Amino acid sequence: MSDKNTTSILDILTKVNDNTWEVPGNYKPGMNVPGRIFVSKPLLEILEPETIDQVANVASLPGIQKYSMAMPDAHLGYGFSIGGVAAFDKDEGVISPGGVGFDINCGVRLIRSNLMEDDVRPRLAELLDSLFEAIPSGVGSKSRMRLTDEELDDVFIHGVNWAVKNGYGMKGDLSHCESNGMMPGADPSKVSIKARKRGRPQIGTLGSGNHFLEVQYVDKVYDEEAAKAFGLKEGQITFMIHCGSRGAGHQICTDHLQKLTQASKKYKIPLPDKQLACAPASSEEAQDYFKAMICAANYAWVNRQMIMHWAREVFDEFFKAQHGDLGLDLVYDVAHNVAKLEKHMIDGEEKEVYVHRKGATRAFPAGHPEIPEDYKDIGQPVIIPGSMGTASYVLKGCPAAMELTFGSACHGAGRVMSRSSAKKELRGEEIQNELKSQGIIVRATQPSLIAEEAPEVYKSSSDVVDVVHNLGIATKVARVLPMGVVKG
DNA sequence: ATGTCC
Repeated sequence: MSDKNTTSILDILTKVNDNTWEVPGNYKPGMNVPGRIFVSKPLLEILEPETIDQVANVASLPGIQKYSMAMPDAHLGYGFSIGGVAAFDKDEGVISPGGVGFDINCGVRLIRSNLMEDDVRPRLAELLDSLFEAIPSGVGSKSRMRLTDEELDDVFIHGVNWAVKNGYGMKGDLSHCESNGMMPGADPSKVSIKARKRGRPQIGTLGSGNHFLEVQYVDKVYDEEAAKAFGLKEGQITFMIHCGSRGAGHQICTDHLQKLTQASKKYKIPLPDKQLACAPASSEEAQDYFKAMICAANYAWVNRQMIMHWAREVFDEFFKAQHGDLGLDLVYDVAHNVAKLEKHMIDGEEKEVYVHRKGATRAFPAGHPEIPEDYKDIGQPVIIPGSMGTASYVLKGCPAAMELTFGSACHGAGRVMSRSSAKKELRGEEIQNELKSQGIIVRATQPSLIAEEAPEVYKSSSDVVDVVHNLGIATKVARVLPMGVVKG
């Protein structure tokens, strides 16, 4: 069966190099540009043909620049594939919620420490219990804090600035977030009452699915200079937070999808797939979505900030008396699901484009003005979480990203088995015990969730990372291994 | 991903 799959995919795609395959511009009628899928041969063999169709569909949207792209972790998504990257001209192009996804600014942050593996291992189980208690998780989980309506507006507009101003973090946290944890241009009046109602009680909650808080140790350093700049060394304890904008972002996406479905008809945009609903970038409908999307993006950064704040408190409670200042600095926070107006060189000219990254990470190289001062000679940290129980990677953005992918890299391992089949075929308790035998502790609200997120339902994060590393889009800095995971 | 169907 896999032979047949490979044969049919190879009939469609043209090899550009070992890690780049092209979807010809005549593969489907209406394509404005060809597609580019960045995969190695082993990843190509497990690529779904439907993902290629999605790349081709996106190529037919107005004003798309250069290529409709898919990262090595690409798989089927709503309209656009997960792992999709597409840039649309600011004036001639479109904005599409499908190119961002339902979990607006789902993303990941990495926190370093002065602790070493041996300091934490003896108290790991207790530590995880405390983290599980301190950070609300699971579907519909409610926060430890209640935002007023005014505070919710502040979160939407000011992002992490709101959190730091109110004592939930340190000033240095700001510059170590993509966009300083605050995209400008938010307009809370474009967010429905329903989305506000869902968002108010959920700030600082982990959610469910593949979202997690993980205690890790640095197992390998590939790039000494970059690791030093990021404050990382072998044997050191780190922790990672992966979550998004919860019910608020989901509702904002749902609300505006409905409006943009109407707008697609109004502006007579031919859609090969209804899920690609969009509107001309400069139209009121597209801009309303964009202003609401920014509210959700800023909300997601605050969500991760609150979780980090409470996790820092737990670490301090456990280790400060013995170890003093734990140096729990934010290494960086990246968005995986967002659209941004950026300047890129296209055919020798600088152009403003709306870059849609859906399950893709920004990966700007050294010297880019959006990189914090202390990383400016290194490049932007690119944080790639592995699946539960497997390695995560820290990379640095490199110049090839600007040439090849509008400054983008992959975002994670990428699913190979659906949630429903995982639940049918695997048992959560068994996975939990298997991980325990490897020294990895898992705390989750439900065993079925552990089955849905089992290591074997994901591609290998190292295969995926090797593609962007070998292309020179983002190169490996360090690998971290899990010790304990808190899940929804 | 998601008050996993208002």
